[in-house]
Amino acid sequence: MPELPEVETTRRGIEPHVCGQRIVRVTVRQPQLRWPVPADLDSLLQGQLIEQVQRRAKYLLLPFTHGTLIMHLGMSGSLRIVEAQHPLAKHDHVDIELSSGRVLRLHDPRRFGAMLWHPAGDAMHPLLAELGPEPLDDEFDGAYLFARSRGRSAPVKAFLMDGHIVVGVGNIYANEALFSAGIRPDRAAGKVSRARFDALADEVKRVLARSIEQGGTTLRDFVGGDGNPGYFKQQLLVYGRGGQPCHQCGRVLDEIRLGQRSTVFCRHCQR
DNA sequence: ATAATCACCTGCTCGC
DNA sequence: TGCGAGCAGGTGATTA
Repeated sequence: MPELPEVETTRRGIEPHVCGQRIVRVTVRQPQLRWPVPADLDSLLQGQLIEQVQRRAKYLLLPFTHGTLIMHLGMSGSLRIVEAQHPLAKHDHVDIELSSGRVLRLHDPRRFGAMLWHPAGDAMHPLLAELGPEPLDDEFDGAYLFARSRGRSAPVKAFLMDGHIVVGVGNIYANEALFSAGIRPDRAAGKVSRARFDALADEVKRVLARSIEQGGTTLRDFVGGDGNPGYFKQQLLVYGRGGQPCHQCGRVLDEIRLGQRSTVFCRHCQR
């Protein structure tokens, strides 16, 4: 479910409901997520005041004076604010009860998500330490992509989805940005020109910003923190459209697999 | 260092 | 209608 726009939509959705709240209790029903949820999470968080909800890449962070709660939604996770009496659903793994009486609830069928604790004072958490720049920051641009890609033979799509290069570009938006920039996803990253990387960086920013504005892409049952669906899916140009006509030239879109991820492109419009 | 593959897990769709 | 195969938004770990 969540790509960066969905995570940012979640952050914005829950922020007004959790900021200024104290944590009353944490209940972990299923600790087996991508990594085990710490057994002492309740004692670590009980009574703590939530002051802000941060996002780094696709991680959501709740910073406290004694440490940071790190959350990731994986492939199928969602984080919602519900009323205390809201019925429990299958795969509702963690509840963070707030002083308002409401609950921040983590739901994640596939359990690729994570909820981790990182004590203050230590070095940056290993999961966050090696990450590339945020795609919407100014330091992410064509010059940066060009410099980092020299000599690399991996497909430009894999390069773009590598979190060490830039964070937050998942399969949907990689497909979309490469189409809009006119670059074949299977071209070696090291053979893409500076001018084309300029276009690619611009398209990455544009497609992500536009999707965030519209509340993320609705796939299956994604809902943001406030429970409302996103509205971006209808605007996808290539993702999920293999075999259908290209919106630009009308030819049939190709669908291949690149790094075991579904990859859709137009061999006429993308070179 | 880089590239490619595997792994984690549930649910859904497809073809037989 | 049932059943196995394959695939799904992510990404760390492992292997060459």
